[in-house]
Amino acid sequence: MASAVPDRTQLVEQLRAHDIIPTHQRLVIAQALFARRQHVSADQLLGQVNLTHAEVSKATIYNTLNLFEEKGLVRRIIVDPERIFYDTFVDSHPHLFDVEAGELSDIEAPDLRVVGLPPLPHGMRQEGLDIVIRVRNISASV
Amino acid sequence: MASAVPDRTQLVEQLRAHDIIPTHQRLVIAQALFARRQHVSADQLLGQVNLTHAEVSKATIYNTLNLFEEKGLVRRIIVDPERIFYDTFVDSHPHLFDVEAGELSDIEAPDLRVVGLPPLPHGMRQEGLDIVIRVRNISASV
DNA sequence: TTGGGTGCAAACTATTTGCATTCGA
DNA sequence: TCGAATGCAAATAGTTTGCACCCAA
Repeated sequence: MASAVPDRTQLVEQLRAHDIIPTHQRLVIAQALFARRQHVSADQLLGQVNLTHAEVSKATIYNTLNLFEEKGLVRRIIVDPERIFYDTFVDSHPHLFDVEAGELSDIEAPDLRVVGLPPLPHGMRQEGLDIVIRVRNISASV
Repeated sequence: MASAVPDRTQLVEQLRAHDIIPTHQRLVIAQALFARRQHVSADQLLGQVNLTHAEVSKATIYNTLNLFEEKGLVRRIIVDPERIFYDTFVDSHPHLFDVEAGELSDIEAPDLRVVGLPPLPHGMRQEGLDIVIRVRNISASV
């Protein structure tokens, strides 16, 4: 069950399984993105991808993240007005957002339940349920 | 208990109570903002304020909303990557976000409870708990 | 050969900021 | 009078887009 870092072949399969043509750049991006379970912004991912030498342009990062999101490979998390985070774990789960550091992380809550939500208005389909705890370091400046 | 539209005198008091010097522009903004319980973006509010004739500049809208937020008069809601919403009702409560229309609204859920959240990491203070249901109109384009 | 994919730069949008002007106590 | 508030325009940052080029089927 330990999800090891996927190799190139697995990534190719994964992209194909989601109707995405596996190009070189997309594989490089996927490799950095799915190296571990993480929450990254486009800019952070760009840095990870081009760590050693520039291989992918900024526009392609954005295009690819949008494509991956559309195809269900990653999930957008909107918590910071300055940037969009992409979560490599797409199942719905609660998040912790450090407003000071601008860092997003998971909350381990296997037994989480939300009780008392009314039914959706007619004609509406639920796309997601976001639960975010905003925190601040106590020792941090006021 | 019915919260009527506050008049100018009440608004002056309210601003003063929050350590805000009541200037003309701030009162005009507060008047539009607190005319009803609502969720507005800076741009929408600018439109409401300057409905009849331009009285307040865009920069002042932003400055004032930031000030109001700092002083606890309104609450920022981050759900849309394109804009920040300001909620005139500052108590924590769940929201419904129509991703298609970009509209934010309240969810009536007086008995809402979230069960199973683990304790916060050490040194962290909770700033807020955001619960947002993202919905899409079924009849809307796929 | 040909339709995507990619890269670059320019465009765009929401928001912030610097600075000169004006207002209000 | 004097500090704070305002307005304008420029700056900023994240994201998107137009278009020429390139590659793989």
